[in-house]
Amino acid sequence: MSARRTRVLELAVLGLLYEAPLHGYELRKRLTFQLGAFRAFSYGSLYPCLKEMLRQGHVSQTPQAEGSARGGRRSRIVYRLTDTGHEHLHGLLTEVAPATSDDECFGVHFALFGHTGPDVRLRILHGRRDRLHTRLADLRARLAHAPGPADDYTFELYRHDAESVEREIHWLDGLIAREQRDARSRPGPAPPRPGPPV
Amino acid sequence: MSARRTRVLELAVLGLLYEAPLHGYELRKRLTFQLGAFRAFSYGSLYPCLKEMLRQGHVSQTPQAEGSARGGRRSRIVYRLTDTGHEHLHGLLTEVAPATSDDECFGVHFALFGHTGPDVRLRILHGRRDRLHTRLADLRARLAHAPGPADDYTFELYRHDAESVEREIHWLDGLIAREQRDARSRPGPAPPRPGPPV
DNA sequence: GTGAAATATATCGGCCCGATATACTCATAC
DNA sequence: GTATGAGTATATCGGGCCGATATATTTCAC
Repeated sequence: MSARRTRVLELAVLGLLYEAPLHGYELRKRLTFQLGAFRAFSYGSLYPCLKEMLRQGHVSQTPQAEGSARGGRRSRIVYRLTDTGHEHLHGLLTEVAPATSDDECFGVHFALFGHTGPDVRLRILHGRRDRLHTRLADLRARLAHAPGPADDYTFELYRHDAESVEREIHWLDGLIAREQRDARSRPGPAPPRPGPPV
Repeated sequence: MSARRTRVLELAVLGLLYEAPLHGYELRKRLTFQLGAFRAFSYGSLYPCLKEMLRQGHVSQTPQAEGSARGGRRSRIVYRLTDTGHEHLHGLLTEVAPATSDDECFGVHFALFGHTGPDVRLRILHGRRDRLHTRLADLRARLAHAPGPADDYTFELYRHDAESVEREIHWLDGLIAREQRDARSRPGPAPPRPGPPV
């Protein structure tokens, strides 16, 4: 109770560290590159998040002379996923699915689909599609009893927004169909593939 | 310096109060309805914002027995735009245009286009289009040297995202063309139209 | 060698959200 | 007649995440 709310960043960091141990700077780069597109995930969020995860024992840090093959570029604190962190990641990926309420949150979950089973993927995709349907209905209701024909900018915004939502729903439909097809051909969760340390 | 950063909510509230004096609850409803679509604009933001705007003298409150035509449903604090608030709104609408960096911010600015002149509208539309072009180039770069063909979810996310951005750019192109056409036929800022009090 | 740019960690102020508390009014059901 | 629930209305609290900023070091171009 009262515990942390959404914590997209936590999930994102756990997901990235699951693939390989990383230091903060590289973490931020991958955050921007792999999960970016929407949010920036600034250092102002990242370092406090890492600190908190250290406190909770989900990651461990190695402030070492390791890999000091000359130079070494300052100290370089490398963060590594612990066993509890791994469990926590698994929990977040499976349990938190229905809470995936906002746009950015979906993007991060989606980008981490490689780490999840088909059942979780389908649940998240369905959840997203349901939310978009709700929003589309809402937008259409507004468009229905909106005032002027074309000179109203709010109206125009809604029109474009509704089209975007329609398109994303269509996109999701395709993904869901593909996922269900794949699930029939090979059941069981996809094997995760942790990469080499960096 | 160090002053407040973006303050979309402030702009939104000023814009709504410009049309008519409102109380908090009604303000929130219009915020959700007219500028919603994306963000919720919860009370947790609204009331502190109103308090701050009171402190700065941009709005005045009338905690009255006014309109107590029986019942009256609790006290009802009606907020009204002051002269300084009106000036502030005008300043935000014109000066802040290039700082319109994020999605929600653009949405609010766009929804308030009825209160601005064609020059401001064009600047905001161009700014938005430029930012989307940057983002599109970024997405395409990622798509170019991305790994697998279709089994990569990140890749799929980028593909869909790039399409959405392309579509929005096209949408903006149309709006800009229309705006320029209109600007040629009737120059000068559009006359604002404050409505009756509520 | 000097300056720009990339690498790297860290903090601070602050916007805004979501949850929550409170209280009053009205309709409908029981 | 009274419980129940929904709508109206104001307000606070904790906290996630952002953007700006500070600070060092290294590397490369010129």
